[in-house]
Amino acid sequence: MPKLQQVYVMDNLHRLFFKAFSNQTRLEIIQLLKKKPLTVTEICEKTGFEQSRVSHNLRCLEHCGFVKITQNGNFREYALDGETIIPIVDLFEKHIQKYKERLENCGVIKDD
Amino acid sequence: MPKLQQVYVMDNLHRLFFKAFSNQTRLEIIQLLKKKPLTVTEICEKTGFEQSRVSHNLRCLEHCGFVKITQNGNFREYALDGETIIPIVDLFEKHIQKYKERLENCGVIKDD
DNA sequence: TAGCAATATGATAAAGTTATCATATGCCTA
DNA sequence: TAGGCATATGATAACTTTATCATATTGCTA
Repeated sequence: MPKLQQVYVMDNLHRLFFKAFSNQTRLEIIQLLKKKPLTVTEICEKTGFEQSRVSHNLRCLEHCGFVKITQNGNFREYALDGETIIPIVDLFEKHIQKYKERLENCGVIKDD
Repeated sequence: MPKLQQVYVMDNLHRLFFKAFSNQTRLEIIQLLKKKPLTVTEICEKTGFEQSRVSHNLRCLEHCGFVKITQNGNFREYALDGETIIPIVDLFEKHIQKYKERLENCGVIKDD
């Protein structure tokens, strides 16, 4: 029995949205940008990540509407789109604090 | 320059938490359980997914604190832990509505 | 306008995740 | 307690995601 198209599309978008969050590189970038907007180079310095790694993942975050870019001469400043992202991240803290131990032993999702 | 352990652990837990959401099987299960608690068999029937696929993913959801189990004779009833999960899912709708098109063309995350 | 700094992009190997199949366990009821 | 239904678990092949390397592009500034 096929699902309604609308339902399927919504599920798929949810999934994409969460995937954007479910990677350490992107999460660290989000945490940094929560404090203030930064350029690619600044993000590289603060995280120690390779430049292309940062660029690739910023591109992903931009596609997903998580960050906005301001061109500033030779630099590009990336800022969090605070409207929904910050409230969401904050909501998690509560849950994560509560389920720390279990999350660390899921088995399906790898904890490295 | 090594990161503080505490910071790292938090990021990692965030990541695990979001991964739990970022899969279609689990999302469909969550959407179903949002309406009412169900047994494994009922979830299989409603989704058309294989039994072991459902079981594996329920196990993941339980580890992550998303669902609670009530043994009921031969059956096990799975219920959403509504305290944080439902508010989070609801928060997304807003963001997803706004960024539909972009999410569909991310490039880093695959849209299948 | 040449050269450099900042950022982006493409291809790919390695790592991680998923569904599936086969099988195991647990709990009823006859 | 035997048999069957409901659910769980383990191993694995197929698929997806990731970081990395090499290279391209863009915009300053001398």
